[in-house]
Amino acid sequence: MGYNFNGIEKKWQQRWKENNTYRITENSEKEKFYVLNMFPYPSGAGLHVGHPLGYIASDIFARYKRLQGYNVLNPMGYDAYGLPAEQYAIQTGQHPQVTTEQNIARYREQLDKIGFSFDWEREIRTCDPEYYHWTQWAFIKMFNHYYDNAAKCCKPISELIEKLSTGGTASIDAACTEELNITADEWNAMDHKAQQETLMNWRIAFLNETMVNWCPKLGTVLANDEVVDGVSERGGYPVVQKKMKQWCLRVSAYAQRLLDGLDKIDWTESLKETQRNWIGRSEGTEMQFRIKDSDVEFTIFTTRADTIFGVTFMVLAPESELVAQLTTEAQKEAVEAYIDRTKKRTERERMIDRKVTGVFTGSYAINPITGEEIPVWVSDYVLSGYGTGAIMAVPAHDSRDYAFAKHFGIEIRPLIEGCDVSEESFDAKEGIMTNSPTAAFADCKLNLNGLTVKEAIAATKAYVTQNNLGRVKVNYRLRDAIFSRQRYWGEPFPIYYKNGVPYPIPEECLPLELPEVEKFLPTESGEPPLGHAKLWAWDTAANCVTDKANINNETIFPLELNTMPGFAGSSAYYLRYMDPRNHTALVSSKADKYWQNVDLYVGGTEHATGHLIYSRFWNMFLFDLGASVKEEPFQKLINQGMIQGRSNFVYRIKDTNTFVSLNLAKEYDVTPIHVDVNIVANDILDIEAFRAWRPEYKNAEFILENEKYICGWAVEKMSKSMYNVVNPDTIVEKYGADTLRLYEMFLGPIEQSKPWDTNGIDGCHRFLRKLWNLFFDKDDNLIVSDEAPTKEELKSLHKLIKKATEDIPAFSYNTAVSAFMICTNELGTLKCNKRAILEQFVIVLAPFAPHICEELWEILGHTTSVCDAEWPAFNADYLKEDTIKYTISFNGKARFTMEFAADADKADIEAQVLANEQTGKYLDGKAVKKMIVVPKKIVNIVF
RNA sequence: GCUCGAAUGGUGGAAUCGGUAGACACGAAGGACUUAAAAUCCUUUGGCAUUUAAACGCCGUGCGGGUUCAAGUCCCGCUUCGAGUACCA
Repeated sequence: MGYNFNGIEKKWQQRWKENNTYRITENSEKEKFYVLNMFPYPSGAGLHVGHPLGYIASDIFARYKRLQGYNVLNPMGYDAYGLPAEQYAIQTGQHPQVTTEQNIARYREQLDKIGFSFDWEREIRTCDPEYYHWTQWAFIKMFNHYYDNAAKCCKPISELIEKLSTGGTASIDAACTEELNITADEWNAMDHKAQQETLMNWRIAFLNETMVNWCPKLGTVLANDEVVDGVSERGGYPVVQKKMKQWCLRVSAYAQRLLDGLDKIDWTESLKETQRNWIGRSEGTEMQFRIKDSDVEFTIFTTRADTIFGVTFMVLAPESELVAQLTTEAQKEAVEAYIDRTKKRTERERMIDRKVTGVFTGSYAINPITGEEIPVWVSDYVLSGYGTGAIMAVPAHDSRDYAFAKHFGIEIRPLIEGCDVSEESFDAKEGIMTNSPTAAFADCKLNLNGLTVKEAIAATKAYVTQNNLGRVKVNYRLRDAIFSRQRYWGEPFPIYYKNGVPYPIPEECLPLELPEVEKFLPTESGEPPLGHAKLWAWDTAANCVTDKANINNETIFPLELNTMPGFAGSSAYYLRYMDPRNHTALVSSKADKYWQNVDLYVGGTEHATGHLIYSRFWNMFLFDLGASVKEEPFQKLINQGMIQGRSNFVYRIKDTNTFVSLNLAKEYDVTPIHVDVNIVANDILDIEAFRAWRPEYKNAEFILENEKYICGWAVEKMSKSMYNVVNPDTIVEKYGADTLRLYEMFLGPIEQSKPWDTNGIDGCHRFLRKLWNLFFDKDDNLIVSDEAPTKEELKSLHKLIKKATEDIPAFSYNTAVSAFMICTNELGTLKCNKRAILEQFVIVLAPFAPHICEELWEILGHTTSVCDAEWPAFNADYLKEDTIKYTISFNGKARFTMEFAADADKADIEAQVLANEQTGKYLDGKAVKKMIVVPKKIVNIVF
């Protein structure tokens, strides 16, 4: 009979469910530990073997921590709102709710077979009104707050209104869309609607007319991180720029805190670097330039204030409002033609085709320091969204300006000693400044000659500030998040519109449930799918949803038709797991205080600039509100690598139905054909299965090598079309969940991407069988004895305990699995069947292979779960040696070995080495210059 | 272009503070057991050369230098691959 994994795994999965083994409460004397996986989007394809990688890794850690005595929260849920379900609904008319629930059921079934220690009573789904209640709640809070720059936290909008009505904008220092200048009198003179519109300038959730990434094919806008290479991340459809009124979140207000927070968390350096680049802090100077013969002034941003004397032209972004103001009558036609042309180009076209283009506005700006007249141009290489949408161009020291100047024949004026700008610009921020004007601009008091670039930047900044020509400014690349999606399957905004002014519905009326619609497509008039909803108006008298037909009534108003994007629901879910059934708060302060934040977060790097930025922002906001006790949600982050597919090929001889084995294929003219990896084992094709796979292969002939058909292979993305998808269920059926768990960990370092390759799985399975055989003889008789273990057995066990105790916290799971194999082999050789040894072995292995360990634990006579056992303490005494073997080297080359007593001191060892006959032989009369005795068992003699 | 990261047998991968490579597993070859197969167990397995045999020897961690008694590991200069980002002024 032996190791019957199928029976064992079913039995224990059932038992865990019945006994609520993984149910966790916060009412514990124990110290907490919070483990979290990025929750999955339940797609229709189900799980493949790559998905559980991170779940297994975190499950091992959770179980390990539990054995160490911690109260471990290890929850799971579903990120259930999303585009694929909606696309599917459009095509088939099936309600996304229905397909999503089917997919979730399938996921759950698959997950259950792998033996995770999830507390399923805490399961959450983002599409559940109970859950999105709190997504909407947070949105209303963001609507009702602004960000106070001086206090570095958010404050209620009512405080801002108070300030505006008493001191105007002069009295506030707050994150805003644009700098406004309003006096208290002006503010107080505004009507209600105008005031509300003005407040959008500061709200953290605000409506704004912005250029957005519009994807016509998907019929929705996309956030910057959802656009890759100018096409949509999902589907790969073209994206164009379009101006639309959208809800936005003022993520940029938190840019500095998002940057600073990175120093306090334990993430990989590369991921932090990715976020730093995404936030893109740059310190520079803003300077005012006046237009010649005009009152118009405009501001530019530069990080190279030192190059002010090298400015030979200015450039405006085509979208800039200044363009119309500055274009002279003579240039009007040319400028308009140019702007028309750039508008038509998509983001993608702009990226592929980087020809230098531009047009002169006809106006001249005055250099504020030298008084020089500088032509102002328009070009699409300047972006409207960054800085001020206008630049001072210094062709000598900026490659883009250089290309522009060369193309249009504009002067290139070098400012750094010895730099050669005849072929390309000198962009480096190093060198000594020269060419500061002296005689030519008599008024100019600034002389940078002889300074380094760094000093020159500082000197210019100081000069500009002192003379009121501009100010020091920090810019961030990080943009505000566009928060509206023209979709059905997402969280509705808790917003209604009265006379065009948005108002949140009262918090006590949440959740505002997603209404039913007849069709999931946009309406004929181009409204989002919610435009189809009949019951989609807000009755402010009754505080409830009502029929749209009643809108003529004075108290009934239309509700927002957009829904929230995918990242809305995933931004604070970790808090909800702490207290998932709370009806009165996102999380009770008691639960929040107990669980604090996530100690270990496991997920893919692909979320570096999306989810991981948004959730940090969202959580910081909740922290400011006092709704979360920690500023950073995820203390430690591990990025599991992707598991790629390993495709197999057969080689068909052209125009025949004959297939030739890999190593003979080069002798023929062959076509490689993908073959289903599930009918290939160790690259050997199951010929009968192949003939049965497809009708056209029924009569296939084969040219074999060594009577086998060897398939070729390649690493590709795991996908249906490559026939390389491996299901965890298949593996579980064939080898068991414990083998799957061990093998996924054994494949390699957790953070590394690697192809799924079943070739090695037998080794892991064999290991479990060997372990089983330590307990039973051939006839299934239990052979465990109560004898005292020998010194050697204890040594083997404690080597394992030491390794596991070190490797698990370091996430070096692959070497930990090796250690189990080594120990099993050693115990097998020693024919060890001692209870004292096996019992501890089982505890240490339990995080990796929980089913077999529960079974063996029970066989050893325990009535409680192995989950509640105590992690064995490592005892170094067992590893102590009586003697230590040293390698004796001469000039670094190892020659022979010698044994010494473990407590021998350095002088002892030296004396004995010198006295040894072999030493004499190798020294051959030469004098010993130096002898190094390394505690790591090496003696090196230098002669 | 810029910023990170990586490169070790036939394969996946080990190697802590620099300590004398290749753990563990797969695959392969040979053997034991068996009527046979499966399963299990044992031996060999980086390369080269040598020997009756054993031991020993030489070369080996992408390439070229350097530091050190000692380098896969540290430093300098390259090559290749991967990831992120990109008119960010």
